[in-house]
Amino acid sequence: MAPKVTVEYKDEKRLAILDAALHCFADKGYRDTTITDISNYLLMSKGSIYIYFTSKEDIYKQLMENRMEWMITQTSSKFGELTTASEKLRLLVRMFTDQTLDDLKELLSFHLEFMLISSRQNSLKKVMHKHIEMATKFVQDIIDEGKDSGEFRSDTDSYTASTLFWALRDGLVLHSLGIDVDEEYKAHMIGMEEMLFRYIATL
Amino acid sequence: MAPKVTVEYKDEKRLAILDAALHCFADKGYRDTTITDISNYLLMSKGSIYIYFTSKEDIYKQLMENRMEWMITQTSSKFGELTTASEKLRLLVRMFTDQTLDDLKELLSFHLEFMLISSRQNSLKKVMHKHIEMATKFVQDIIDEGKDSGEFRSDTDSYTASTLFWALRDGLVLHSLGIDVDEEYKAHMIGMEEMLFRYIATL
Amino acid sequence: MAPKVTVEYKDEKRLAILDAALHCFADKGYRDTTITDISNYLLMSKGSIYIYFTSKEDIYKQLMENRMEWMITQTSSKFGELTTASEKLRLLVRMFTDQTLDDLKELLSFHLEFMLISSRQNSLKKVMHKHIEMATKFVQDIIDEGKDSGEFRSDTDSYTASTLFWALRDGLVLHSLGIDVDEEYKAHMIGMEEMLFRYIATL
Amino acid sequence: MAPKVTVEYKDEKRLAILDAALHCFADKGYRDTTITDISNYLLMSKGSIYIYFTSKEDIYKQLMENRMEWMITQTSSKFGELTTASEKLRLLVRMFTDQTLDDLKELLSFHLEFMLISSRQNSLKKVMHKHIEMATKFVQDIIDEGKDSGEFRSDTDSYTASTLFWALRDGLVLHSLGIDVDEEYKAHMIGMEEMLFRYIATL
DNA sequence: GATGAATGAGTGTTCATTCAT
DNA sequence: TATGAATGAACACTCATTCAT
Repeated sequence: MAPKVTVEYKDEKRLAILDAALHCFADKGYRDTTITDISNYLLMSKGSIYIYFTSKEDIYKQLMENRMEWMITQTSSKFGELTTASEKLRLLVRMFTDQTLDDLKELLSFHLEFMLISSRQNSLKKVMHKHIEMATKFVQDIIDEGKDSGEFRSDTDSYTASTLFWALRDGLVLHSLGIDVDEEYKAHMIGMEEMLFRYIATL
Repeated sequence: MAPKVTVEYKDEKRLAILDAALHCFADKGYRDTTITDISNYLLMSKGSIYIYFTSKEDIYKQLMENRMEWMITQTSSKFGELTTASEKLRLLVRMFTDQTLDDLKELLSFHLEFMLISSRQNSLKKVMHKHIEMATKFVQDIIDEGKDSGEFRSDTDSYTASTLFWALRDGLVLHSLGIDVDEEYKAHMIGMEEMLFRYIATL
Repeated sequence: MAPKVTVEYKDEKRLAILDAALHCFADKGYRDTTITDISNYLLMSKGSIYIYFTSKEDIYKQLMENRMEWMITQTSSKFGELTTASEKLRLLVRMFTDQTLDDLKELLSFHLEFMLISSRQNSLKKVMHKHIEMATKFVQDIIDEGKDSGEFRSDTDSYTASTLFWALRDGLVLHSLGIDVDEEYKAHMIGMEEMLFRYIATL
Repeated sequence: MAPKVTVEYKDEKRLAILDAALHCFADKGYRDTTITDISNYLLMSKGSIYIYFTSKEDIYKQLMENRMEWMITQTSSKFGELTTASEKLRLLVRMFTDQTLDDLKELLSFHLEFMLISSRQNSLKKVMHKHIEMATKFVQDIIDEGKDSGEFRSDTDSYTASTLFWALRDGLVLHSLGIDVDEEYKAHMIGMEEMLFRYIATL
């Protein structure tokens, strides 16, 4: 009696908006990107966006949730298989090292700003908290695995080490935001890898 | 005839505005603090602020420059004297560890946001760049000093190490923004110190 | 080929929409009820409503016309029979008195708002005018009947008296809108009846 | 050190906005008058209005409160003096009768709509309630005075009678909204006066 | 210098209506 | 006939900046 448009279609659209929003937020920041910016980027009307999201903040929040999901699928597919804890950790670092600085900036300037904003906006805190928890847990598990296998020092506090890992990554990206040279960023990431392993590796 | 208003008076006022602005920017973020917020905090009129600064962005920029000056006087007075490179570095880390989380948040959430915003706003890039350069140089000099004295590994790239130092500090604070427990933050800072020294210390 | 959808079906649907609209308009007012409100109440799509009505205003207008028809059938069936003019008039008052305040509010807050809005909107003026004319005529006829029978003063201007009747009823309901106590409203309606009869009854 | 603009100036402006708002609300209704309408009418910027009022609803509410004050000064100055209860009541009715229909419409279509809207909007209920209470009390006192002096029936319930008075006035105006002939409205008001006195006057 | 009223461009959001399916 | 995604013109409200006093 009525086609209504498939669920797939709607979901695709939702994702397209999220994608456009990520682009805009990364480019101009949350407060400075307008709904009009997003709709222009999509060649879509402003009103349409509100069919899929209830507010600008809703887009922001769902974007973060989306990124979380993405991270889960991404990592679980790559890490689930085999490898030692050391290899896993090295792979993780290299996932960041191997991206171009531009790609990374888009992704992470959104990420970093979300951390900042969510610390002031109660409605976003929970999402951020969950994200951090998840990420921390992920690295913590690898470290614990390495402690068990003897690759990593047994006196390592895996929770602290995991936090240091992500802090280092985020801090490095934050400092790279003002940098345009890929090489410099790469050098820093290699430094990070070295620093990390001197911290936790046995011997 | 002597000027009614002394230069000292004007400078005092300028600093008072800067101080209020820091408080507000830290509290609500750059975009969300209004000139009215700042003037209310100061019990001063909106118009007055525009006597001392040409725009909101001008306040923001001068605030960062101000913080830079402050850092120079602060550190040079404490580090100039004696001590080995290791001691200097440890002192530096502890300057952050010993502050309460609240004080740190006020100071550094401004700092972190400035990094983010300045990466997108050309007019702010230069001042950010200068700030980072200065901070990097400061730690780099200590590390080089330690390399000369044999405290630190001779194969250390002092520039990278210095960058890692600040990245770690900034990343850690960024991650602490969502945390309310002082103890957890302290534990991480101690972890950072350990990590740092395992990275650069000889033996 | 016979039409898939019978005329009855269409009319039923039209009435269902009108009914839902009455409910919504009474609840939230004309401007504040959205087409979506009406379609949600009906569990029907927004688009469907536009098959039966050309616009929101069209619904509003037809609703008033509908209420007029309803009033005609309602009253002619109850009053046509017998009774004296006094009895008729008393019955009419009691038809309002005997309803619960809630029922009355639903019906009459629509009615009152329509009077207000139609006075400003030319396209609605005619239907309102017709409605008032009809209602006035109805009471006027009863009063004239009473004048002839000697129940009512012969110096009564039946047109004015009829207008006063409806004005009193509407004013009383308007004042009751802010009231939640049934009893108070009832007391007022009894007062109205008394006032009316002292005005027109002989002796 | 700074003139700031006098309190009188600000109050004058506030009243000018209120006056313009009354005009617009009466003309197009609450929902259909935009802040732009009001600012255009005043040849003033939209933003300025928000210096004096926090929201459109705030204007609406203050307008009603303002009208209440106005009514108090108006009536107390005219009624305080002497006259019997009957004379007072007749004067009151004539205050409405003697206005041109156009003036009355402006004033009362605002008033009537406020009653309607406030019955659905909790934030406005209190103001409306106070207004009605005050108006009721005012007439009630006159009627009680008349009862004491023997002008009015001792079996009159002054509260009900007062409510009937205002209901009649409001209902009559509501019905007059669709009328353009002054004479007809006047005739109705004379009818109202007659009706009222036959209801409460002794003999 | 100090004030704060005034401005107006710009923000997120809503909603009656249309139309492809 | 029925659907609901799409549209875009409005809307209430905000805020950096200006300027008369």
